[in-house]
Amino acid sequence: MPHDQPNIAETIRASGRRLTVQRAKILDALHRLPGHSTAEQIHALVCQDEQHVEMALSTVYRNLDALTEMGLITAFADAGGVMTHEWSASEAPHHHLLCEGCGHTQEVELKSISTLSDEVQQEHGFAIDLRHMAIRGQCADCQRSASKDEATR
Amino acid sequence: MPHDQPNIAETIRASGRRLTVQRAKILDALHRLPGHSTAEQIHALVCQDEQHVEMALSTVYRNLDALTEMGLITAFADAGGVMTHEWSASEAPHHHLLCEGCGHTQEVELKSISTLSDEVQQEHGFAIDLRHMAIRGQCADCQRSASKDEATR
DNA sequence: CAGACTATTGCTATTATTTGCGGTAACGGT
DNA sequence: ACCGTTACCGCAAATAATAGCAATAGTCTG
Repeated sequence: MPHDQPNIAETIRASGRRLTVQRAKILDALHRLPGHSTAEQIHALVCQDEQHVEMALSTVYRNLDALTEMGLITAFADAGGVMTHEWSASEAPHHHLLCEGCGHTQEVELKSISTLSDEVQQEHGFAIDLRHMAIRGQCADCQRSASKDEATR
Repeated sequence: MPHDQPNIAETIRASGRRLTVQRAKILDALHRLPGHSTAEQIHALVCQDEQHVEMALSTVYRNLDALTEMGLITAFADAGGVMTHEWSASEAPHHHLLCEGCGHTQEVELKSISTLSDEVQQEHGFAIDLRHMAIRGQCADCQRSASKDEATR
């Protein structure tokens, strides 16, 4: 059932942009794809669709940028540095913990982010973009194997 | 006066790596370049040096990776997404505020980072890599012009 | 100091993403 | 329904960064 939320179309138009066939297809793909997806994955899904619309990859990239700018979707680089995107209207605000050891991404809600955000705003007049906040480090498993490595050597 | 801290050479060797001519040149370049620099800038500086050593750009990238892994230098993506590097033994720990509006990078010290770090460690067993912590958002100026834009439209 | 072991280099090819450009088609007004 | 404006598209070329491979050169041992 191809039924569009009318508010999305309006949001797009309100920003002086146009709702093109390609943009709609990309939105639809993002809607259906679970979790984070790359430009390539979205492109693949759109192309192998029933009425395949044959779309340039650059169009996907440009649209992901535009949709991110509008705040409809969220983007961040995964542990390998590849950009991934997700539908942002989805439920609770969450942040991403990216393990640089194993590449795993974990979604969590962090209370102290707001403390940090307040400090940065008050001390430096800087507004953190909380939606795009990805935190890099080491997950529990990788911390263990890292310290074991050290001992072994 | 080309005099090397001996401890750096040892640090490199201790990690099972070798102190090659190229690596030394790159370290020297990082040493001399002020603030954050890109692989390209480092490469340029090394090449146009007196005794120019002609080095492949890929060598610079690989070495920056290696040095980062050893903790001798710090890497993060600037507002345009280009990786930049800086000598990390330099004084106080600091974090980076990247404005997505104007691209400006600001270095600050943040007290509440440790609160965040503790929460993440305790709740999720995840160790934040504080050295690589770059925070994206909007600087004071760009917040102002953003809200003005909205009003104008 | 010679010899072996292997990390590292330069080269080239590949991946991920961006950009410039001429043509196309949304959308708002008539 | 028709028109004009201009955002957007597809294509092809540019950029930033990574990976594979054979040749080279640090480093450690005897």
